[in-house]
Amino acid sequence: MARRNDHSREEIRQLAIQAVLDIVDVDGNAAVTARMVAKKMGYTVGTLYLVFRNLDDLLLQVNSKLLQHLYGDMNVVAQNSEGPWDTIFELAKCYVSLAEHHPGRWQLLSHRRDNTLGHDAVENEVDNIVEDIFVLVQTELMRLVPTRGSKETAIAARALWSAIHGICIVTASSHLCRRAHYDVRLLVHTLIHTYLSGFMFDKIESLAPRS
Amino acid sequence: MARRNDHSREEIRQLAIQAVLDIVDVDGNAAVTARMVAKKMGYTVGTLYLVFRNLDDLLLQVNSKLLQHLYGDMNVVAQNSEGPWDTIFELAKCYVSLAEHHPGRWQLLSHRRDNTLGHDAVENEVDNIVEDIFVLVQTELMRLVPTRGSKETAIAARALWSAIHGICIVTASSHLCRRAHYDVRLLVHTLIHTYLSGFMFDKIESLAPRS
DNA sequence: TTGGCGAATTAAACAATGTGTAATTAAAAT
DNA sequence: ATTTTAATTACACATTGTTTAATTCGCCAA
Repeated sequence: MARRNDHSREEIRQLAIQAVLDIVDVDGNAAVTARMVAKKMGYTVGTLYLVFRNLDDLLLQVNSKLLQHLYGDMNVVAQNSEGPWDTIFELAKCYVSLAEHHPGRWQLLSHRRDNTLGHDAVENEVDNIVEDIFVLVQTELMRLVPTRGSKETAIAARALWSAIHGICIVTASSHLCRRAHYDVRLLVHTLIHTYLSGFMFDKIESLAPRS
Repeated sequence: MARRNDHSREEIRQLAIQAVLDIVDVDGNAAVTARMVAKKMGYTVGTLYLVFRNLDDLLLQVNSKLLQHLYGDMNVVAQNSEGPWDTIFELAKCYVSLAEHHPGRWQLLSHRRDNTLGHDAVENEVDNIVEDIFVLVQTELMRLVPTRGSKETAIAARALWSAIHGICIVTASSHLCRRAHYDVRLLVHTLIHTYLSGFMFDKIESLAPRS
C-alpha cells in the first residue's frame, strides 16, 4: 500500500465526487459517509481529508458538479429554442427530469451545510452557476415580453425559478405533498402556464387590488 | 434521581418538543442532539427513547406542532378576510414571517427523515395539516374565480403554495439565491401577484402556445 | 410500619460517525 | 545506495443515535 502517484490530486477529487454520486443513487443520501466514499474509491478516509477540507466541502463540490450538469442541459435546450413560451417549459423539464430520475442527487442539492467557513471558492462557483441558470430564464422572459423593464424581469425570473425549484424540492424530499395525487410535472406545468399568462397580460401593478 | 411521576408521559412529550424549539432557535439546527434535548429538559437520553421511537420521531412531532401553529395563524387571517386577492397575500405573509423570524424552525420543516417505518400516526397527522393548509388557499382561489372547476382550482392552489413554500425554503435554507439582493418578501409578492393575474385572466388552456 | 413489587429514570455500553495525527510506505533525488 | 519527501494508511479521539442492565423511588398489601 501507499503507492505514490496512483492518482493525481485532481483525479482523486473526481473519484470522490463520482463515488458520492454512485452511493447516493444506489443507497440513498444517508449512506454517504466518509468511510463509504473512501472505500468506493479504493482509498482510506485520510486521503479524503488530504483533498477536501471536510465532508461538507466534498458535498458542496458534488453539488457544484450537479448544477453544472443541469446548466449544461438547460443551455442545450435554450440553444434549440423555438419560442420563449415553449422554451421555458423545456427548461423546467430539465429540472423535473433530474428530480425524477435522481431524487437522491436532488436531495443533495438542498442539503444544508454548517456555515463554519465564510465564502469559499467553491461556494462562489456554485453561486455563479445558479446565477447563470437564472439568467437563462430571464432571457426567455425578456423575449416573451420585451417591453418589461430588465430589473422587473430579473425579479420575475427569480421568483418563477425559485418556485419551480421549490416544487421539486417539496415533492421530492419533503414530507409535504405526500398524498400526491398531484405529481410534479402537473404542478410545474400549472405553475408555469399560469405564471407566464400573468406575466404577459399583467401590464400595470396598480391593477392588482381588485378583490 | 429516578423520581416517579415527576412528569407524565404527555408532559415529557411537550417538554421535549419545546426543548427542540429552544435549541433550534438559539443554537441552530445542528445543535439538536438527543443528549442536548435531554439536558435541556432536565432528563437523560434514555427517557427520550421511552416516549419517542427515535430522534426522527421527535423531530416529526416538532414539525407537526410547527405546522399546527402555522395553520392556526393562517386560519385567523382567513377568518378576518376582506377579499380573496388580499387574503392570499396575507396567508403567504404567515409563511414568510415564520421563515424570517424562525429560520431554524423552517429548516426543521424540510428536514428529511429516513423513511424506515411506513406510515405512522404522526405522519398522517402532518399530512392532514398540510392538506388543511392547501384547502385554505384553495378556498380563496375559488372565491377569486368561482367559475373554475374545483379540481383545476385544487391543483392551482397546490402549485401556488408549493411554490411559495419553495421560495421560503430556497432563500432560507439552501445555498441557492445567496447573492440575494432579491429578498423573500419581494419574490413571494411577485410570484403571487403574477400567478393570481394569470389565474384570473387565463380562460382557456389552448391559448397557451403563442410563442 | 415494613417489605417488596413495579415503573420511572439513569448510567453505562455499543456501533458508527467525522476528523485529526503519527506512523508507514514508496517514489524521487542526491 | 542512501536520504529525502510526499502519499497513504492505521490508529486514535470525541460525538453521535440507540439499547440494555442496573438503580431508585412511589405505592400497596400484609
